Amino acid sequence: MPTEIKENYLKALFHLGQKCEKISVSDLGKELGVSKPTASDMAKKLDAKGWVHYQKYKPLRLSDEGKKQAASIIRKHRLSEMFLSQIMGFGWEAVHEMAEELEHIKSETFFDRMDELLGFPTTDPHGSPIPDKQGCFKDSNYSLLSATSKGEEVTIKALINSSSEFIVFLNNKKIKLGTVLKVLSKEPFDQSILVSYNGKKITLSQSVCNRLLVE
Amino acid sequence: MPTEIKENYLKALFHLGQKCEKISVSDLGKELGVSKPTASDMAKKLDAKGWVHYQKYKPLRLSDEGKKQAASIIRKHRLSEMFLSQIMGFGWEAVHEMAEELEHIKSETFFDRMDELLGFPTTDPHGSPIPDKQGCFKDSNYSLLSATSKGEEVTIKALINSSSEFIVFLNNKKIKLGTVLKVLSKEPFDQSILVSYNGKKITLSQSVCNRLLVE
DNA sequence: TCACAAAGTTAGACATATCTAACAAATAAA
DNA sequence: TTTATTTGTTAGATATGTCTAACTTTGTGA
Ligand SMILES: [Mn+2]
Ligand SMILES: [Mn+2]
Ligand SMILES: [Mn+2]
Ligand SMILES: [Mn+2]
Repeated sequence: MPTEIKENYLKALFHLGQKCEKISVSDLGKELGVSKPTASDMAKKLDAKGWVHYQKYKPLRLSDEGKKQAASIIRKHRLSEMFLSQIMGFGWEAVHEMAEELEHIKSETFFDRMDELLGFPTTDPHGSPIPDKQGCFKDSNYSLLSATSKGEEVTIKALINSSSEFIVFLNNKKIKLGTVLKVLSKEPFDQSILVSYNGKKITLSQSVCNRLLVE
Repeated sequence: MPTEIKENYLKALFHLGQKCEKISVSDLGKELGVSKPTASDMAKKLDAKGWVHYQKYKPLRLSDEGKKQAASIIRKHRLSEMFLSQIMGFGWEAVHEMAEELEHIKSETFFDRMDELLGFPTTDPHGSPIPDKQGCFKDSNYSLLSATSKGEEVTIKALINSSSEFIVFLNNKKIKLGTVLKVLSKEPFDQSILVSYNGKKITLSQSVCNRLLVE
């Protein structure tokens, strides 16, 4: 079983692997706020444990066992977020940080009970899928708001980034999962998008549109 | 803020200090399953942090700050136990082990919310008091079942030891907090006690009577 | 193709938490 | 009051996770 620190590395590797096929040591270091030698050393240790395929100067790759470990941690993370939100009444902007800690609890029954009390949810409060106990993700094919064209009407389904700063921004704009947006126009200069919803009409910057998944 | 490991030492020191005024390095080691040099070294480190008063060859003593830290961890532990039992539906024999992990969660709001959802409880599922946020324990003056005399009628108020093995024993005997026992007789040879409750009549060994607090 | 910047690795150090073996102090027994 | 036992400390080692400084590869741009 990985230590808490190794769990964070495995999770980071999994997330980086989603964004981009080739995971660099530098990116891993950046993601976790550690130096390159630290990330490199850890990659070797994870290889020794059989969770990573490490070769000098080559991109990092999670092994199948590593992916399973990562999925288990992500499952705990997302169940925790759902539990904090649905059972304990925390706002969706507050749950990620607490889940960063709860995901490391070893007790399996603790999370099994959460799952049960929540009625076996399939997504977390930010719309991300909760993998099953075997580590399988049911991948939804949502697209980025930034990839939609003028005239489309889309529903917000998930967030790419669950930082509380971003969610507080959405709260201020009264945007949540399920909000239906009409794309009125797209500014060619900075890729910002003018949308209407709930009778409001506002401009969303590219940085915002790149963080919203819609259908 | 103490590391998770130091938190366990502080909690152990607090508990040992309740049982007995003089805390020895050996007892600390035994409590945590570490060697004497390890316990001794850690005592020095805790002294350096201002949480313990350490003097060579003298009994260990928690400082006021150390007591406050310990109380905070015990508060988190007992709130967790109450939450696991009342909100998540776990049996009182299962909660201690999970609380050993949950007590190290840093987020204060997590525990504040537990407290609120539970209606600000004052005891945990084993009858032990939950200290307030200032670290004050409201000490109840219960006595050991082993200290009662023939003919007395007492109510079970708390357990000295919350190991799941002991609680499973109590479950099998249908003994819980609130159960009223009548002390029928005391065996002088082995200090076992014959009690009656709920129409049953059984003998409780000294080891059991030393673990039950009654009023 | 060669030079240079970016990315990655090695070397050496430090902090934390642990151990065993050996020694010293305190306490209990003779 | 010696001796013996228990208790506690030192010394030296190991494992984990981190750093900076220096060096080596890799890949790009001239
Ligand atoms: Mn999250
Ligand atoms: Mn984490
Ligand atoms: Mn407990
Ligand atoms: Mn603990």
